[in-house]
Amino acid sequence: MGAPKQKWTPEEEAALKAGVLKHGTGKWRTILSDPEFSSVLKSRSNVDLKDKWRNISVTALWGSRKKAKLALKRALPAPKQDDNNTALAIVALANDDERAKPTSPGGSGGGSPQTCASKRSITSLDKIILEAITNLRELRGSDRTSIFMYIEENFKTPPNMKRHVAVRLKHLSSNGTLVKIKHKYRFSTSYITVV
Amino acid sequence: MGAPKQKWTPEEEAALKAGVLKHGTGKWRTILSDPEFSSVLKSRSNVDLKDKWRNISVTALWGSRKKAKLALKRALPAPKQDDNNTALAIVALANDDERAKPTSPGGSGGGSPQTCASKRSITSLDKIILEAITNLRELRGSDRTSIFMYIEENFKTPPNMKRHVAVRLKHLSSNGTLVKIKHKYRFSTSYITVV
DNA sequence: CGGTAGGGATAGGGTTCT
DNA sequence: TAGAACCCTATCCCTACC
Repeated sequence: MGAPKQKWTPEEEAALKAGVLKHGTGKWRTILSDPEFSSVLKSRSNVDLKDKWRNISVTALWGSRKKAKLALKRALPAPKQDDNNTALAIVALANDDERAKPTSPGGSGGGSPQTCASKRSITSLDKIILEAITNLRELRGSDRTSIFMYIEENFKTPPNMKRHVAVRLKHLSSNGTLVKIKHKYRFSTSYITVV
Repeated sequence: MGAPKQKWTPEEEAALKAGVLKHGTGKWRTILSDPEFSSVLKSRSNVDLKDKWRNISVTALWGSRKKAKLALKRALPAPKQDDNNTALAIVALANDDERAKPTSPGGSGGGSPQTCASKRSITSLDKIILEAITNLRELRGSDRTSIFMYIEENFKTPPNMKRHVAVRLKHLSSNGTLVKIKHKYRFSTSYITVV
């Protein structure tokens, strides 16, 4: 029928949380009727609120572990080494690292030879940019706009983010972390990671 | 442990198609519970049914398009699967079953019932557009701008060429020669040729 | 009926295996 | 790289119970 699936926006989720704070759980119809939230939640039913709250609660319980697991899965051969000069405040929505996990049992494994004594400084924004390019998986590279759109959708972005991204892209391509590609029939330069 | 990937048998697939014919898409549990199919599908879950149906649909759409290009004839509208369109989708799938033999290619009489009434006119500009997309070799498709730049560089272009290209792109995608692709992190729609 | 809780089904995105 | 089978889980739906 109508909507294939109506995903909850951050605004809606925030309104729901505020509503529960104000009226308590189980007062779904009350929250919906509160003029403070009714505009944001106008396309939701009381049952929707109940379901979403249930989902949020579950996620809160088990969320962090699973996210750590996911992060491990797609761990890039990327520098684990942290730089100290992170001036930009990028707050990841999803990445709360808590690795209390020991190495998986039974694995021969051996030590992890993290040699990365890299001379190039990698800021946390740089890591996000690399993640964006990796996850976009564009074989001919991703341009600035795509990279920025990815970051904007997956992270909380402070003002001037676009410019910061541009600056870091320039830096990363000048030090060899990224390679700039100028396609003949594209206006915008694309970037690929160096493997 | 772990299931060794249980491949779908033709009997199971036939039961699934019959079940969708009888109960409609999205009624996976109902199909499973129907005594008419439950014996054949007893080792499948409702989620399995849903996944398999998705695979079948994708394959069918792709297949019919491929055929369309070869014969330069039929254009199948590729609808979203709603209850209204379900019957049509089923018919198409059923027809696909008939071709166990590769009917001799090149023969114009190509064997299946054609619903085509669409005049599939290919103008010379269309050919150029197809050439552009082919030669650009962008795996995720080429957008209007890239296509136009290619043409502009390789051909003598009269005024209004940009508009002509746009018009033909619309036409070619509506009749199934091209497929429009909207990437999540790209502003502009891309086009790919039907292989 | 109107509302909520809980169980369960579906849709879509991802992942794994080949 | 693609395709098929399978997994994960947010969202949606149904029913029992006030």
